[in-house]
Amino acid sequence: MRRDVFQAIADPTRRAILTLISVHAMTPNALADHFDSTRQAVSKHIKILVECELVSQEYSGREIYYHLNPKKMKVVADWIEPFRKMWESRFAKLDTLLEKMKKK
Amino acid sequence: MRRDVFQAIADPTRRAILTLISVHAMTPNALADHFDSTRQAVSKHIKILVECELVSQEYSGREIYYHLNPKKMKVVADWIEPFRKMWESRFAKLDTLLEKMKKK
DNA sequence: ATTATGAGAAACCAATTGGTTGCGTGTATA
DNA sequence: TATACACGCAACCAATTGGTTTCTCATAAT
Repeated sequence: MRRDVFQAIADPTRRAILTLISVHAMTPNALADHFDSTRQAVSKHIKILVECELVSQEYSGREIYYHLNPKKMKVVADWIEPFRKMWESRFAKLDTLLEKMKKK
Repeated sequence: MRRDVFQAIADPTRRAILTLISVHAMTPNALADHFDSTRQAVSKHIKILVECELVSQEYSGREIYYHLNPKKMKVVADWIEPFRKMWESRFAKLDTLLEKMKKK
């Protein structure tokens, strides 16, 4: 069972779930309305998101509201950070080059 | 064939490949030395990375050097951005709360 | 010219994934 | 109290994944 954040956000349905609950917490049934698949399929996705702590649950009677834990996304952001520095420095280099060309 | 960047970086071996070639371009054989699996397995990972444009190839005789295209990682960075705003604003709220507590 | 080497392609395999249906349980509602 | 509903869980299934071995084709070295 590889339940890390990278694997969790690899699936487009799970990314859509995260976006939906980022607006406000939702129940599995409410979420399932937004997809073509069954509630059970959606619940399986939610389970993965909960296991890697991208999502937390709040019980309310027989309903369960799933909340987003945006902080957990930092794991991905931190991994990307060095690469961001690369693409930004390459842009800076291009910028310097263009500057030099102007002067000539 | 779902070859998007999210799916590409979901695999730990592929993430390691990206980190390795971020230092300098490498051939499949050189890359395979860093893993327990065969060159063919590594080549399959590279293929996926090339298909989603995270990696580009440079031919040199019978060798192929694989280069990182860090810019492509922006797709992920852009998707995370709204979530970053959320976790940062939550931190700001906590900060305000702590400030209020101090004053009392 | 012959041999060795680097690499992609194909065939194959076990494990994982994303989906389904059916079931049990706890909580509302009539 | 009886019925309806919201869920999670388990069993099952087809497709995909990550890996292997074998083969072929270029390019380099002898």
